[in-house]
This record gives sequence, structure tokens and C-alpha cells, in this order.
Amino acid sequence: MSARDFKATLRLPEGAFSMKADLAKREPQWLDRWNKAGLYRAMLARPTEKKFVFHDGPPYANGNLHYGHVLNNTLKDFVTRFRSILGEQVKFIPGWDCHGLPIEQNVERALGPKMRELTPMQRRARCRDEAQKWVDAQSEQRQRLGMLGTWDHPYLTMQPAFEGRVLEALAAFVERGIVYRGLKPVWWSSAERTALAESELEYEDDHRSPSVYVRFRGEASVAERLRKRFPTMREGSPVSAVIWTTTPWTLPANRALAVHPELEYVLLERSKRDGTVEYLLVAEPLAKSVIAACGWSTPELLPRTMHGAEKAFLGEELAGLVFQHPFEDRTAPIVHADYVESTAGTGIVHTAPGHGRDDYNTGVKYGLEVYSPVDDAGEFTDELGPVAKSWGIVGKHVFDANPVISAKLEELGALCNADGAFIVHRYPISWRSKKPLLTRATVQWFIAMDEKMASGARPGKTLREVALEEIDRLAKEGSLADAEGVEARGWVPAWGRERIHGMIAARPDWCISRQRAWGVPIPALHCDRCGHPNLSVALVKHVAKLFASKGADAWYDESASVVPEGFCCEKCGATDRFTRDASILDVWFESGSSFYAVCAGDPDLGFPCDLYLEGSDQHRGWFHSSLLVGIATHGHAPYKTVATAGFVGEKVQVTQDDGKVKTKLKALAKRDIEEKRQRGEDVSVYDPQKIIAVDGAEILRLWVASNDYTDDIGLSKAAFDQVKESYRSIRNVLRFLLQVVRGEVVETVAEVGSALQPIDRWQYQKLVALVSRCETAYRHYDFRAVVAAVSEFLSDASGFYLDVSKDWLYNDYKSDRVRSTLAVCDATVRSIAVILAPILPFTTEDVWDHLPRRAGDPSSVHLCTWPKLSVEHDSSLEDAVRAVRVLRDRVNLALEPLVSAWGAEKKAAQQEKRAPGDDEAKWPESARIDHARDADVVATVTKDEATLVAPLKDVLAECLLLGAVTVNVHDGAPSVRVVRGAKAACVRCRRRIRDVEDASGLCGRCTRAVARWDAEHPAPAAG
RNA sequence: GGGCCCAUAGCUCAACGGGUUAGAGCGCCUGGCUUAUAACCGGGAGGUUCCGGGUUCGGGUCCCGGUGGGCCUACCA
Repeated sequence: MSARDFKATLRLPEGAFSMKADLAKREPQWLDRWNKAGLYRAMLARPTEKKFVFHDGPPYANGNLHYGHVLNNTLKDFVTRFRSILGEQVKFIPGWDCHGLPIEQNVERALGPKMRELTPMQRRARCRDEAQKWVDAQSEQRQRLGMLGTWDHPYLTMQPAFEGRVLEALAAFVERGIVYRGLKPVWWSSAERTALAESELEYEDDHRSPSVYVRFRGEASVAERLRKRFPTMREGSPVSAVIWTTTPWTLPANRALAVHPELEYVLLERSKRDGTVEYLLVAEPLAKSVIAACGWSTPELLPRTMHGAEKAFLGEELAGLVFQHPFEDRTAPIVHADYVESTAGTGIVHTAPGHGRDDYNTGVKYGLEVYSPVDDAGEFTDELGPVAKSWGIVGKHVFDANPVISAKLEELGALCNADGAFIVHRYPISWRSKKPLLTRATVQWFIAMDEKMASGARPGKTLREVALEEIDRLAKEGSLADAEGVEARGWVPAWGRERIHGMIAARPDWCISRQRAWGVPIPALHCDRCGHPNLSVALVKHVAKLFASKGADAWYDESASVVPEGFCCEKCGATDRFTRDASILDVWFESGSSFYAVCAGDPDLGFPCDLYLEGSDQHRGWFHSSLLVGIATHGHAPYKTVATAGFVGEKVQVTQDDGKVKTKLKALAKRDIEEKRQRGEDVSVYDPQKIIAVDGAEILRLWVASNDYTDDIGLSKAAFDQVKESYRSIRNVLRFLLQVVRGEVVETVAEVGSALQPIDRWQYQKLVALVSRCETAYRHYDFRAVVAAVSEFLSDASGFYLDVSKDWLYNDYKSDRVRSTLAVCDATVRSIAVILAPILPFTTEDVWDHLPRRAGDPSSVHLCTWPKLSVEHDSSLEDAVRAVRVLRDRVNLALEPLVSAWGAEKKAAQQEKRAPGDDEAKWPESARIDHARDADVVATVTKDEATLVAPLKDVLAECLLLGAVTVNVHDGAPSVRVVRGAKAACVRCRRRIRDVEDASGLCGRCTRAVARWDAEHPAPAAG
């Protein structure tokens, strides 16, 4: 008779939850299912008192999603989902920024010269289609990431209702009296023929600019005055100020020379080959470099020492000197400016108020003309001076005119250095065309940062003042809230405050007009009689209403009545004819108004918003413009918390000088990636769509969650491999827990009640702590702490609690300790599914699908609420487990060499084709230990240790994974004696327990278990 | 040039207001199990906490100065 196979009597793990996730294939199926079931609608429909107003910063509707979007959108979804699971209503309305230059240019490129033939209305229609195309594409890609949102009802900045609200926001600024029209230099893109906002600039690292040093000949009075100071100056020899510029094209617009009043200047005496002498004025600290740059050989140069040691003099002494323009018949007076540096150039700055912000300010101070003879295309106009005009550069692009001007300067003897010299430096370029920009004075609409506001919530204060106060208020409310243990408020991370503060403090007036067609028009009416540009509150509000119903296209529709009834020119009172302003609003004004258009009026949302979350570049962009708009409309910031993410870069290995290899972060450059591709390297890691297609969005989400998003994040294959690995390990433990529960409705911890065993109670305590820790971490937007805590918890459970419990889970039959452990396993898998649901929405749903439903369980894990667990904390259990683990380490230390040695012997015997342990003297029975469960251990412990371990004494052998254990209490050095159990291993549980019966081969526990099993499973009638 | 920030093990991150021998997870090496098995368990190696000063009884942590990196910014005129 063969031995009975007891396998059927065991409670082994089982279940259909697959080890392989197959995410790439299954994620779309879940998405489809959720959509069909209306999951997000169901989430929003749950009755709740609390709302969380989370406002989406609109991505620009141009191009596919890149890593920055992935990072940002994933983080947003963590928040949406977490807040929902907390039981709050989070209506996330995804938005898109649809107007602006890049879209207009996509269309232009596709259409070519035909674009010019279209009316503004037709052009706008094309742009609308283009924007919609990308909105649709990005919407799909964002949804594919698993993002929750009202995808059927997004907000688009090109929707009429939105456009109307934008103008209402503009009306608020007008009402505050801080919108003005002025002639100021702005960054100008000649390629796009428009002014650009600060946030639309990009910088090119290796930009090449001409570098010219130019003489400005002093008037006769200059030499006279200087000779009073320097009597040895030769009479009749020319005196010149030397300037340096990288923009020779701005020289025609020169109106002054600026010096620093406190900088020291010297006069150089230069003997020329023809025997004549010239004098050159430069700053002392720069004299050397100027001499070098101009190639004046040293013998020709004589520093002039005057009045003893006093050879230098201060810039302030130069006041009143007047120099001649190098080619036009005009003068350039010396002015003072404290931005003049002593680190580059000559210390004398060529000043063209029409072509630079500093120059402009200096011009205002000294009453200089703001002169800018350059048109929209960046070409010189016939406003040029007669000499420059005679060079044939009218109609020439300023950058193309540079060499002409240099050559002419050389001809005129005004050029000090060699023609063709250049420097390589960083220079602003257009974000779209990548063409270099110029600074050009044009008439634009501005919002004043430093004008006192005439009305609103904070009259008498300037926009800048209130903005700075608001920044501090958020920071302060944040720290207060933090101290009370409430979620993070204000700036996350805290240094965001410094960043935006610095930016607001230093920014110039906001230039809000753009000379383009694709946007929201500035609804100003220019009086045909007197030319006055009218922009009144009533007018703006009137047009706002028009736009809200007909869209901004109405501005370009001659039949639309943009003039309000009874309207007359503010200046001359004319009522007959007006011309519509041709500018559109800066797109940052539009997106900055999004809270006003989307949240402020929605009963499901509100104002201010709880959270804005974007990349840290938005301190200059959206956070910044939203703050300013919020102050105009409501008198305060439109958000309570601003969280920022860093940037995604590429991880590169760098060998340091000391030979050590370090990994550094490099900005993701398309150029670099393209090079790699051409070299045949695998570049799939740089394309998030590829990761999704191969590994699944869940992997991207976990990657985001396990990084410190406030810092820059490095991209590498190794990092993704690691994320995949940690995903597997999380999934496997969850899988095992599911297999333990086996799809059965087990008792809850509460139902088990007093039958809860000490070790289960200990594990449950840990779970309760985990739940609470994760909640805090989520509230502080610290997602990696959630992942870290859960990973550590699961890893520990796998290594200790679950490993240990297997003994009774498999082998007991319906014992109290099985009930107890099952209850804890069930609570664990349920809680962790909910905890991880915001980060891993697909996997946790998979887990939820494999759990049996209890009454009241929702159909989806995403309709669950945050776990509410509680247990009275018993620290003696922690002490007990700690002590047991110390003991376990000690036992393992003794056991390990024995198991290893016997293992080696078995292996050797197999190779030598002999029976293992045939040398009986060397391998007595007691030394043949295959596994810890064969061991019978006698451990001597101290009294203290025994007391600590006491709560777990009933499961001590199991905790140590041993066949049997005996504990001797004896104060002194602890010791461990290990032998193989004397009896045979139990045929069912395979432990060498001391009470194994020879007849049945079963130990006592298994005998009872089998008896109960047999009683409940009557054998089928023998056939 | 200016502002803000970052630097701890191969990777991703910990280490309360300065306080034992700097930890975890993953990877790596290695042993075991074959009742979580393309899984699981044990053991091990691996760090001059970027460098140099300073304050302190004591520095990964605070201060100063470098180096490297990132974002933002600036008419290098």
C-alpha cells in the first residue's frame, strides 16, 4: 500500500492573479472598461461634503506628449486619485492652451505662401483645426497614462466662453488703471514679426555675434577739458571714447554713451605708424583687454601718467562731455548708468534707447529719443540717418546689415579692432523659429507693475507689491498648516517661494500685446479722427460679451458690432469711425486667466484653487501670470498651494579627474538623442510612448512615483529596469496574499476578535501604521515615501510574517491561527490595493478583481475610500518580534554552515556518483540537515530575552522556520545547539517535529488536521 | 553676470531641530527550497556622504569657499 498523498488536505495558495502583468496589452482593456462603466462620473457622483479644487495647467496644443508632460500629468493624477480616495470630490477639467505663435507657424509652414492670401478669419479657422488636432492627440495620450478627468468636456483657451472670460480679466486690469500703451523696447522676433514675452524666449548657447570696438571722436571741447587735467596731451590730436558692441546694427540708433560714475577711467596715448598720436578713453580695469582686442602693440601705447600718481579718474568726472557719432552728423553725450560693468567691453556703453531695456531706462532719465529705425521684419526703414541710408541698408535685415556697418566703420577709421571679429555667447532666440531676436522699440500695450491700482481689493497698492505679499502669505500659511499636521500648503518644495519672489521682484512691466492673428484680440478702438486708442472697462466688457457668444473671431468680422451703443472717443468725443486694434493678447495672459474662466464660476469647483502643479519653469510662466491675473480679478492669488516638478534629463556616466565614475544629469537634447539613434544605440527609453507600448503606463507611473520629482529626474535604461523589478516584487507579494486568501470571503479582523493571535496582531499594527504613514505622505505630495513605505512593508512581510505563517496556513485545518492570519492577509491586500490605487490604478484594479466581494464593496478599487483601520497599539509585540528576530539571526548563524556543508556534500556525492554521507563518521544522522525545518534546535537565552519573546512562544519554532525548538533560560552567554530532528519528517508538513508518529508518519497537528478534513470530506463510495 | 536649486552604495531613495558602527528597496555575488517556482527564503560584498576649509566634545546634517549639474534670467551693451 502506497503512502497516502496528503496534498489535497493542505490549504495551498491558489488563484488566477497572474504573475505576469502584461500591462501594455491589458491597460487599454481596463481603460475601456472604466469608460464604459462611467467610472469617473461615478467617482464624482459620490455624496461628499468636501471638494478639492485642482486646476489643470493647460499644456500647449502642439506636438506629442514628452517626458515633461508624463512627469507632470502623472503627478497630477496621483493627486486627483488620492483626493478622491480620501472621499473628496475632485473634478479635474483637463485644459489646453490653443492660441499663439507655434500653432500659427505650423499652419504657415503647411500652407506656405498661400497663407498670405487668406483673410484673418480663414487663417484663424486653419489654426483652430491645427490646435484641435493636437488637443485630440494629447487627450488620447494623457488618457492612456491613466489620467482621470472630464475628457469629454475639457477647457480650451479657444472656446468662446473662455475667450470672453479672458477679456473680463483684462477689464479688471483696465479698471485698476494699470493698462497703458507705450513705446518701449521689447524682445522682437523678426521671423514671426511679433513681440515676445519673457516666457517665449529660448537661449542658444553657442551663438556667434560680431564683436566691434568703435571710436566716438570727442568734440573740440572734450580735448580742451581733458587737457586741463592732462597738460602733456598733444594739441590737435584726436580724443575718442571707445565702445564695444555685439550689435553693430544698433549704432545708427545711438543717442548717448554711458559710463559708470564710480568706475575709474584712463586716457591712453597711442602713437600711430604715421607719427600722429591719438588719445583713447576706456575704463581702467578693461584697458588691457581692450588693447589686446584691438591689437594695439604695446610699444605704440603709452599710459599717460598725470598729476603724480593720480592717473585714473572717475566716470562721474566725465559728465557733460560730448562725442561725435561715428558716422552720422549727431552727437552722443556722456550719461551715467550703474549697470555699466568693468568685466567686459570698454566701460563705455553705446546707448540706443530704442534697442535695449537698460538703454531705454537711461534714455527716459536723460530725455533721449526712443529711436528705432527697424520695422516688423527686422529690416531698416528709411528713418535711418542720411549716412547709413547712403550705405544701401534700408530694407536690409539688421543682422545682414552688420557686416556692411562694420566695413563702413573700418573705412571711416572708426573701427578699432579687426573687421570680422566675433564672440561666442548665449543669446536669446525665438522659442519657435529658433532665430535670434532683436530688441526693438514699438508701441505696445503694457500692464504696469509699479502703478498704484485705482480700484479692486487692494487699491493704492501696486501689482508688484500685492504679488510679493501674496507669495509670502502662501508661504506663511503653509508653515502654520504644516505645524498642525495638515497637508502641505503654500510652496512645494519650499524654495519655490524664493524663486517666484525673485522673479516678480525683478520683472519689467508686462507687455501683453502681440502682432499676430491667432489669439484673443485686444479690444481697443482707435479713433479715426484723433488717433486715440480707446480701451475702457465698458468697451472691454462689451466685447467680452460678444466673444463669449460668438468667439473672438467676431473681432475680424466687419459685420459684428464691436462698438458699444453710445460709445464715443474718450479723447475727442468722436462717435463716428474707429479702427480695431490689430494686436492680440499674450497667450500667457490667457492661460493666466484660466482659473477665472474655468474654476471661479463652476459650482463644482471654486476659488481659490487648492492646487496648481506644474514644472518649475512655470514660476516664470503660468504660476506667475495666474498670480497677477488673480490679483487683478480677486485681489489675491488664485491658488493655495503651488507644487512644482523638476525636469527630466538624461543620465550620463562621467569619469572624474580622480578616476571615479559618477553619474550626472544632462538636459534632454533632441540633437544628442538623434546622434545616438544614428550611432545605432537604443533610444527607446527617451520616448515615453515606446515605454507605454512595451512595458505599460504603470511602469512610467511607478518610475515617477519612486523619484524625487522636486529635483531633476534622470532617464536611463538602468533606472527603468529597476522600476520594472520593483513592480514585479510588489506584484508578487500582492499575488501571494491573494493566493492565500484564495478568493474566499474570510473573516475580518474585527470578526476574528479575541482570536487574533499575537503575531497577526503585530502584523496588523504594522499595517495600521503603514496606512497612516502613507496618508501623511500623500497629503504632503511625497509619493516616493508611499512607494518606499509600501515596498518595505511588503518586502518585510514576505521575508518574515508570510514566510512564517505558511506553516499553519498550509497545514492547519481551520484553526484559530489560520482564521487570524487570513483576516490580516485580507486586510493587508485590500488596504494596499487602495493605498497604491492612485499610483498603480491598473494593477490595483487587477488585484481588486481577484478579491471576493463583501457586502458594500464597490465594483472598482477606485470607488473605495481610504482604509479605516485601527488597533490598540501594543509595543510588547514589537519587542517580542524584535527579540525573535535576534534569536533567529543567532540560529541562522549556527544553522547556515551546517546546511551549506551538507549541501556541498550532496553535490559532491552526486558528481562522484556515490551516496551522500557515505562516510558515516563524518556525516552522522544528526548532521544531515537539508533545511531549517529538519533542525531541532536548543537555544539558551537570558531571562530578559525569554520574557521579551514570551508573547510568541507558541509559534517560536515557526518564527524560526525550524522543525522544533527548545528554549533554555540561563543567564550567561546565549548559545545555540543545532542537530537534525531525531524523528522522521512529518509526511504532511515536512517538519521534523518531535511528535511524529511512526505508524502514520504524521505529526500531532497534522493527524488532527487530517481527521477534521476527512470528517468534512467523506470519501466517495468506492467503485 | 545674477537668482533659485541639486550632489549619500551600481540604481532609486532614507537618516526629527547636528549625537552609537550612515540605513532601506532593487541590482550584484553566494547558499537553500521545489508546498508563492520565469517565484520564494538565507548569507555576503559594496559608501573618504562631490572636494577643501571653518564652528563644535561631536558634521552627511550648520557656515564659508570651490567643483560638477539643472532650471530661470540678463541689451556680455
